[in-house]
Amino acid sequence: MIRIIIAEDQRLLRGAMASLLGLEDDIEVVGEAGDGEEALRMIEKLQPDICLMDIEMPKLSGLDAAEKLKAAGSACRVVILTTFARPGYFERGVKADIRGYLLKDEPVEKLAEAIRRVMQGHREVSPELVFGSMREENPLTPREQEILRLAAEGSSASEIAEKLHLSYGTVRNYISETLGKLAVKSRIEAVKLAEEKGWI
Amino acid sequence: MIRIIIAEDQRLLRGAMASLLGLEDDIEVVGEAGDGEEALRMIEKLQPDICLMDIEMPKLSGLDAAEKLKAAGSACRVVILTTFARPGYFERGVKADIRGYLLKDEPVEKLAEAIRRVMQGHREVSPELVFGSMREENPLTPREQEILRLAAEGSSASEIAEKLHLSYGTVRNYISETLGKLAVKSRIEAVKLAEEKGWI
DNA sequence: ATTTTCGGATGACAACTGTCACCCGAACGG
DNA sequence: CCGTTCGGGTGACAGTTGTCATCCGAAAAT
Repeated sequence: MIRIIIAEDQRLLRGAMASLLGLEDDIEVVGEAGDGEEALRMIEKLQPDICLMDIEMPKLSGLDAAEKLKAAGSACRVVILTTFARPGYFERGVKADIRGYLLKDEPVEKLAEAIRRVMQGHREVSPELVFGSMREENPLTPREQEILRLAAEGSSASEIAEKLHLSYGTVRNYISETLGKLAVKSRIEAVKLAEEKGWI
Repeated sequence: MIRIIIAEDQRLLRGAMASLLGLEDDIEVVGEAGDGEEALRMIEKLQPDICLMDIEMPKLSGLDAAEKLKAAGSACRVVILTTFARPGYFERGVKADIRGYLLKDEPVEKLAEAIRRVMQGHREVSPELVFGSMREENPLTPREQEILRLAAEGSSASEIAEKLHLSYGTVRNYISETLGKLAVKSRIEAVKLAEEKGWI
């Protein structure tokens, strides 16, 4: 019997998956979590074989949770299940030793199958990830990302400078660099693009 | 037997709902669509009693589809099923005569029940919509929305002016007005806020 | 028939943004 | 020890934003 936990904030999807997987006779859904923290608590208590984990969840993202599990040396295998095929996410997941990265665009039938294969020691990845935009690496340095992130929240150059203890001019240089790298003409476009690609 | 169609772009959720609803013995899932256009074609051909419709879908949004159905005088009852409790969406849905507006945050059990109640002539709305942010009306005029939408895509004032056949100065006046109404200090913040609230 | 209202336009000003060329010092690699 | 790279900083310039006061003409309202 494969014991799994489902961490997903959309109750509808979570419930639906739990019901369906529960119908499989080699799989048992032992717990459902609505956010990352709850998932961690549950994994520790119930020691499931696999945790099906969404990324964008309240309190603690699925990737954060996976990283904490790795750090704690948990035996629970994490399978990320998300809408977003963002290369940044995938890469981070790989570093956190996840065993699978599935997209919510996959047909349901594949889900149980993927879980079984992960139990056998395989790694499961949605094909879109393997080919696809995948190899679009993040061209931004950490600093540039940090600055663009603040700009995305609506901070002006001088506000960013203050928050980061940099000079006004330096911040503007970074933004200028960033615009060049992303080949766009304004912060707004840069923010859109970077958010879409998962670069910030 | 209640005949329904599910229009939802996330294959996983679509499949899961179809399987679960199919288990109910008074409900029959007669079709599944992955975008708005497909949903319309299917509804016309299969004449289902109810269409469970996501909003954000490729090609044609669920709201657009609902409006077209209303215009065509279709007998198919539309139930919106979405992540977003945006007042603007809800309002638009009501105008398109939808019979229900459910959030994906609802537990699965409610789904079949809501469908039955809609068949009996009731209207089903997630409680969050009734109270909640609901009463935050869109403070922006159509023109202001149009302009903010373009700004959101990264257009500069002069580009917007060109596209809308307005003068440069007028566009800036509109944006200034908008910033005032939304009580923010820059386009970026305005865009974030307006998108979040569903005002553009 | 005269106000209001409203969409649109101007012009001017201050502040902010984006670009560029160039400077500085610390940290390597040779 | 020297050169290069790299994070950070300056200053200057042109262009874009955001703000205001003000203006015009066409609908509505009274």
